[in-house]
Amino acid sequence: MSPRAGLTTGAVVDLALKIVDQAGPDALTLAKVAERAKVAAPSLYKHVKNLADLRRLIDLRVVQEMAETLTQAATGREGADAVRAVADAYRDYLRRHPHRTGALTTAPDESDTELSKATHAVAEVVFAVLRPYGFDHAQAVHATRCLRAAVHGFAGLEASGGFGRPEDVDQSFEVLKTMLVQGLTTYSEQEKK
Amino acid sequence: MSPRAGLTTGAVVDLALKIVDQAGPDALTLAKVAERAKVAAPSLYKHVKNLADLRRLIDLRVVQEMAETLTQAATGREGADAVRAVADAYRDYLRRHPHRTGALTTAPDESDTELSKATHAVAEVVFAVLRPYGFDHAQAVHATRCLRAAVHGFAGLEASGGFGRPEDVDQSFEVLKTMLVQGLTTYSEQEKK
DNA sequence: CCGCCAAAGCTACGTTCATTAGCTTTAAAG
DNA sequence: CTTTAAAGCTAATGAACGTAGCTTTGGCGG
Repeated sequence: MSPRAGLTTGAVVDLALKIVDQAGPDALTLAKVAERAKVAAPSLYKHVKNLADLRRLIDLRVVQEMAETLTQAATGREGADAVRAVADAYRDYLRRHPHRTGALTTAPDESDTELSKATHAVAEVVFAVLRPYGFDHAQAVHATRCLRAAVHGFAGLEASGGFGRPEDVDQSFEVLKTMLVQGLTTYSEQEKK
Repeated sequence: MSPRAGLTTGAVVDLALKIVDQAGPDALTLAKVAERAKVAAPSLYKHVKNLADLRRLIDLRVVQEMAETLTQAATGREGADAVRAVADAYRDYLRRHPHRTGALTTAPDESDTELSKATHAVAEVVFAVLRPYGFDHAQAVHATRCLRAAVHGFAGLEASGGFGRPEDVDQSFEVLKTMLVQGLTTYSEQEKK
C-alpha cells in the first residue's frame, strides 16, 4: 500500500498519546514523537498537518474513547444505577489517564464535524441515562450540564492532584454521586408540580 | 531605589496576565511580555526566574484574587444563601476571566508555601460557609470537595465554551446550585441519623 | 557636588522546536 | 522490469527560552 509502511497517522497519534500520558500535554513535541517513531522530525508531516493538528487528533481519540467507555458503563442499567455507573466510568477513565483531562474540555468548534460528533456522542449517553427521569428537552439540557460539570469537575481536580491528601477520595465521590441522583430525582418531581 | 525603575515583578505579572486574558495561557511567551514592557527579552530575568516562575506567579495571583472574591461574597450571608453567593462569585470570576481556569486547578506542590497558603484560603472560605451545616471534619472535607468540584466544573466548562449554545446557561447554573444546597442539607440531616 | 556600586538593562550566543523546501528511496502496480 | 507516488531524508529558516558578560544609571555616603 505504501513504501516503508512503518508509520500511519494512527501510529503517530498512538506515540503522541503515550508521551502525553507519561509527561503531560505540555511535554508533547513533534521532536519527541519523531524520536520514538525512529524517524526524522519533518517526516511526521506526511502523516499529520502540524502540531496543532496532532493535538486535535489526540483530543478526538480521547473523546471517542470516553464516549465508548460511558456507553458500555450505561448499557444494561437504568435510573440512579446508570447515573452512578456513568459517573464512575468517567472518573475511572481520568484516573487511568490523568493527563487527558484537557482533551475533554475542548470546545467543539463548529467547523470540525468529526470532533463535534464525538462530543455529541458523549452528551448522548448522558441524555439517554436521564430519559427515565422524564424531563422535557430544556430540563434534560440543564440536568446534563449539571451532571457533566460535577463529575468532570471532580475527576479533573482529582487528576490534577487538586485534592490535598488523597484520603477518602472514593468516599467524597460517593457523596457527590448521592447528591446528584437525589438532586435529579427532586428536580424531576418538582417539575411535575 | 533602583536604576531606570520601569519594571517590577508585579508589573511583569500584570502584563503577563493581560496576555493570558486576551489570548489564553498558551499564548504567553516571555518575548511577548518583553515587547509589551518595551524591554529586551533577557531583561525580564531580572524580575522573574524564568517562564515557569512567571506562570507560577500568575497562578498565585489568580488564586489570591479568587480567595478574596469568595470571601467578600460570603461575608454577611449564611447557610444556603452563602453557598449560592459563593458559587455565583466563583462562576462570575471565571466568566470575567475565562482563560484563568487553569490557574485554579493547580496542584499546591508541598514546597510552595505561598501558593499552598492561597489555595488553602479558598478552601477555608468554603469550609466556613459549610459550618452551619454542622458536619464533622471528614464530612466537611467531602462536602467541600463536592461543592468545589461541581462549581469549578461548571464554570470551567462554561469558560472553555464546553456548553454548545450559551442558551439558558444561567438557568442550568440555578439548577446546579439548587441541587447542591439540597444535597448539603440532606447530607447533614442523614448524618444525624 | 562627586564618585561608588548594585540593580536594571542590553547585546551576543547556544539550544530546542516547528515548519518549509526540495531531494531520494522504495514498494506496489502494471 | 519499469514507473510512480508515497514516505522518508537533509538543509535551512525563524521563533522562543535561557545564559554570559558588558554597560548604564540613579541613589547614597562622603
